[in-house]
Amino acid sequence: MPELPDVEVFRRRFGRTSLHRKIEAVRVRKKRVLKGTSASGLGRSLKGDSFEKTERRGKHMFAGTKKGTWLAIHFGMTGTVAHFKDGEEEPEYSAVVFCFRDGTNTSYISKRMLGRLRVIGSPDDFIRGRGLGPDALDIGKKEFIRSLSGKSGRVKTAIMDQSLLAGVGNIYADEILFQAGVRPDKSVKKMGDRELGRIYGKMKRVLKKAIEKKARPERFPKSFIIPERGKRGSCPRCGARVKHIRISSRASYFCPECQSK
DNA sequence: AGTACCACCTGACGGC
DNA sequence: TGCCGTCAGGTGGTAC
Repeated sequence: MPELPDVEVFRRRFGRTSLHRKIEAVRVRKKRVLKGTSASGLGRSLKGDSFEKTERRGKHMFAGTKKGTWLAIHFGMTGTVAHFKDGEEEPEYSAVVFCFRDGTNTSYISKRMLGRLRVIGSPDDFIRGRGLGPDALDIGKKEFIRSLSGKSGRVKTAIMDQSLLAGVGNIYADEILFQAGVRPDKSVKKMGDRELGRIYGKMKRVLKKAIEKKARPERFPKSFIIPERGKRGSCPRCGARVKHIRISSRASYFCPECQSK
């Protein structure tokens, strides 16, 4: 699930449910998701403290505490955030549970355990250290064009490159290119500023709309192709059978009629 | 240097 | 029904 819109939804959920509450305990259910810290270390870092703010860069979420500790949370392919009260059942696949003094709890859920949670110095240091590009919702048009133009390789791979811009993943890349009318396997070298600029505009629109719809495909506009991925979907614009190819061993769906440019 | 691909995990689903 | 193979929206490391 978690690309930029999903992570933004998680961040807002975390913000609504998990700030300004004293952390009473941290229960680590899956040690594997911890990176650079241990269960007891994480507990020592957070117990008695409280989360006060959240940030996001691309698909990474950050939570900062009153004492100045920061957590970096990455969701892998199957992560999410859930909130529950004492006495309610802990969500399935909870990897780390933050238990608050007010009787509520927040779970970092990771089914496939491809996500990671770590203690970091600051979001800026972390972002720099990993070479993350600007957030896809913050990047300016000129910067977008500059960083993409001249790249060798295919356009879908390029807009998913987190060092160029952070936040676009496999399915939203497909949606953006569908809205722009560009084949995902088109070579970036064959594209001019004008075409890149169109992709930029569609990217913003798609990501904002997805956030507005809480990243839930069943609520997406009829004009979106995302709900058609998977078996035998048809193009929402022209009705043609959606085509399935692999790009860098990732599933890609597009309309062979509308995306022929 | 820049791209492309596999490994990492577990669960869900389609086909036989 | 049940088993098995395949695939899944993530990234890091490695091999060209």
